[in-house]
Amino acid sequence: MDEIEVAVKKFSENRKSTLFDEYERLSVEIQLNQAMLRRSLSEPGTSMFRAHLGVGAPPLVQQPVEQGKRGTSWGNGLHKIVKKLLRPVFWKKKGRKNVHHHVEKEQQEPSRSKNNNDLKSWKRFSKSVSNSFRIQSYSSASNSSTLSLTEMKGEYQEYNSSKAKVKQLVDEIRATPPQERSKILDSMIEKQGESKTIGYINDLIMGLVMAEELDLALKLFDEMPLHGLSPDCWTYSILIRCYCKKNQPDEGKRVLDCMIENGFRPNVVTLTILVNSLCSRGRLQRAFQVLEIMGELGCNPNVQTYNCVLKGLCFVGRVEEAYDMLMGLKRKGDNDNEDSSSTNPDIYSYTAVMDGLCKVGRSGEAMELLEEAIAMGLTPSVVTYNALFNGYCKEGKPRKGVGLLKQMKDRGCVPDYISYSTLLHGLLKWGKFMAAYWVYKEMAEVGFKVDGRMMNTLLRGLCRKSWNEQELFKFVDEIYAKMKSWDYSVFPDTYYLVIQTFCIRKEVDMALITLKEMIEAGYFPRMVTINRIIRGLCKEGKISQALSILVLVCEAGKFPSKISFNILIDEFNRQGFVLGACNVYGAALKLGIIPHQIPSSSQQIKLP
DNA sequence: CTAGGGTTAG
Repeated sequence: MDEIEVAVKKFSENRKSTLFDEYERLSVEIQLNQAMLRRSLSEPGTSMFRAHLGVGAPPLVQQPVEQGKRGTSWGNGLHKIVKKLLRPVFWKKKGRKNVHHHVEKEQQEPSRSKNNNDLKSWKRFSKSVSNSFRIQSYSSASNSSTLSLTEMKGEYQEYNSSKAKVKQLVDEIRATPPQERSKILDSMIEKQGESKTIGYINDLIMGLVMAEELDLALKLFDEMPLHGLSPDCWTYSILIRCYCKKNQPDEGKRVLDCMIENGFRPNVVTLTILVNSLCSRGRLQRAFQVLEIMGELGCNPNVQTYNCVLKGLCFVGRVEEAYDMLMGLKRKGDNDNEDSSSTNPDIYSYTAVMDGLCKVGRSGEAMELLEEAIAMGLTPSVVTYNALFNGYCKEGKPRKGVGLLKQMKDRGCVPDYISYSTLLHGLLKWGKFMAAYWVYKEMAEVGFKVDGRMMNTLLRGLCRKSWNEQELFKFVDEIYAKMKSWDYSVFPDTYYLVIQTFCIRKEVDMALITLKEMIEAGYFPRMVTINRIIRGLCKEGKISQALSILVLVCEAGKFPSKISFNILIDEFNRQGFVLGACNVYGAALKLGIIPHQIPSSSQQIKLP
């Protein structure tokens, strides 16, 4: 009697507790249950479960996440298997298909993604850094040269002022809101009055192009006759650049024709911009036309031009031709050393072809090219290695990638974020979790943050692996702790595997803590997870805690599975608490579930 | 009288 009074008191004291004290409350409740169970042996007919299995219990979790969102577990599993089986075929097809896709409907291919913008702004930034460096080195070089002071000053100012003017214009344009830019522009031209020169307008158009105000730049060009100015060579060059930026290389080609008609001779640089724009959209035919024009003009393409073509050939899948072209360039360099120094293949050329080979699954040949480049005295860059990593990882040889990583470090090339994440992604994709762990480790040491999705995958992989190799438990703990400290979101199926791993390790307490964390994160565990924990608790004989989990499920408004009841009844039977087993059975029936397991008294009944 | 060009992952 005493016992029950104490338990009831504790129970009512804890009734109003908050969500996260639920466990404490439940355990008190269980104490009450046990007391009542003992009593019910002498007073038959007391149903101890009425209290919390009855109707009207408050939901435990405020807004449980719907579990069935991703379909049934069976459907999900099947989907995964099919996906896995198709994967090696899939990427190849996808790659090729894309290529043709680009060739045929090239008109509609706007900006790629937000990421691209980041890249662009980064490029802009790094370019401005290198430009300012160039100016610096220029001035210091002039200082030590034999130029007279006035000459030097003049040259320096001239060089600097044109650039600075354009840069200032760009800043000004950027500072004004987009709608007012047109007005500002008009007033700027107005202010110039009669003294406007072609140079000024050119700077203006250039500034607009650099500030991505391409339509305004075109408008200004159209208005040039109104100001009594006619375009010069530089104006046309900027215009071509503008159309290339607008992703309308065909228009650019038209400007080129017009330019030549008017007797202007474009530069290699301008032509290369055009070739690049054509190639990167897969318009190889046009690009070759431009090359022909270059030949006619006697304006020889240089490495940069050829590199653009190489890239273009690879892009549309004509890797073989790209390879031949590279070999041709190399041979040309070997034969006549006089005038070919500007067309000798450099590391960019090799990288372009290697990337092409890797994308069609010929990373072996790409590797040979790497050796060749090194033998030629070229220094492979990070990008070169990254292309190879990508190839290896797509072909399912991520281990070779690990070897390459070591090689590149030995050769003094520092891997960047892309190197590591490509490799890590590949290792995870092909199930090499230990290798992936070591790559992760290295990344963390260097100071790179691993993407949250990959961390989830890594953790899941390590969990599964640790079931057979217990020495991996510490890695699981490490990764899980890291994810929590980084505030990464742990996915529901990852939680499930961590919980299951704790159960297998016979650390049910940790499993319970993880379950609590999972609920706090806003996920309600699937029944499999629930059953896993109930089974784990039962194995340790902690049947009251196991019961509390079942209660938790009911109070959350979830429908417990038959298996949960089976496990509990089985355990009650095993411990000899037939009445407990009967009560659980009864509770199940009340919910409309008929457990497979039946209360049995095969063992001797324990009396308290 | 000069400006101005090229490479990488999911």
